[in-house]
Amino acid sequence: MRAKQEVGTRERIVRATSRLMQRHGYEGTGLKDISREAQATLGSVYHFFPGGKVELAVEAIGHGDHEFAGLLRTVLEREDDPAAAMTACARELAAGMRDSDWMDGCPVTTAALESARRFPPVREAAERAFENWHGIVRDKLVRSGFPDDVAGDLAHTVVSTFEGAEMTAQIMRSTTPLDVAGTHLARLVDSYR
Amino acid sequence: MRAKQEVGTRERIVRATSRLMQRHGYEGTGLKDISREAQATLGSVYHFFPGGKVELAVEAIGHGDHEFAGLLRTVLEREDDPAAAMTACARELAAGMRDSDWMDGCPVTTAALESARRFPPVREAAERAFENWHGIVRDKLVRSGFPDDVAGDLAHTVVSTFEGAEMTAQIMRSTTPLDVAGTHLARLVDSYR
DNA sequence: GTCTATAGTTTGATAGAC
DNA sequence: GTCTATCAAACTATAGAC
Repeated sequence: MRAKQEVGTRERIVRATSRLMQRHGYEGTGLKDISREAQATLGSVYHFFPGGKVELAVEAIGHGDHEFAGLLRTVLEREDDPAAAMTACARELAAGMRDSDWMDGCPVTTAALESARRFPPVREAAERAFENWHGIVRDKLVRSGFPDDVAGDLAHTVVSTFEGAEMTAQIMRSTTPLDVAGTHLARLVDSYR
Repeated sequence: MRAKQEVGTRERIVRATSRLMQRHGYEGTGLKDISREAQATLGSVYHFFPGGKVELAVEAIGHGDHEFAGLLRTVLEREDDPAAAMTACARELAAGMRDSDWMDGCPVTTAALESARRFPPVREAAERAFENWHGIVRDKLVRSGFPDDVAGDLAHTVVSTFEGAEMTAQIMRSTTPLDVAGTHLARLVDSYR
């Protein structure tokens, strides 16, 4: 049985890229920073990612996508009531935000926003992430009995609002935007019952 | 009477910085890009902004703050009904987004997110912007008859949701997130009447 | 697969003539 | 106030030994 901490070089590089770009964005993250943080040499980085920084960013965004999707799924399935699930999600995001001392916001947007124009593959990776999260929320609402179109629209606003509230919380260094967003999303969902 | 297009060098530099950082972020915007876009020399840039890039970013975020606040105020005062004002805002943001071919999102967040940690003055400038926008929305709701605490909370979610929806729209290259957000915010506001 | 060395460019910032 | 020239450092990317 293998210790689960033991991860390969490639995986360490992806994780380091994801975390660094989450905090400093695409342009603010250097390949040397990545290789140092991942405890790998620059040669190894280019060995695994011959496409260079863009390829790395795409992979890192995919990693952030998966990470956030996991959190979303866990919390949504823990709460049976969809409105309660909204406040639970907000509470979870607020905790992560505060615990990292407002360092770790959305693992996708910080890097994606600034490079969406210049590097189309990066934007496309971010788009896949948003679609993934939207689908997870929509499915939860459909399983809770909402009609497909209502669930789809609500899921859009849920994702947008959590994204915006997390960003606002990060800038303001306060969980208030997330707390309030959770309450309001629960109320909005309830209003369609 | 002076032609209104005629702006001084300092103002041209601020505007160029704001636009470029809106699109490419803080690290993605070079001082040479700025001086070229502003049709000013590098010497002039440092003449007006001896504090260098950080001072420029703070000024540019203040400019974006003022710009977005103006749009917000205009649209909110045009619509008497607060719920209708929400959908009108969303429509306005969606139009700006589509017309720029998804280049120009929020003039503050793209630059602020990636540099909030490294350069505290940049984060503080972004915080002032968010507080300013929050106050504008809250005042509109208070004038519409909502109690102070309800209006304050709603204003938080309105700002968060518009921010998140604009970001999502930019990544997805679709106005749907903004359209849906407008509808839902109107419904949420109405639910407190 | 890992490592070092380095090429070639660009970056933020400064100096000093005009 | 404007301009050119330039510095030192950092960047992405590559080459080639092991």
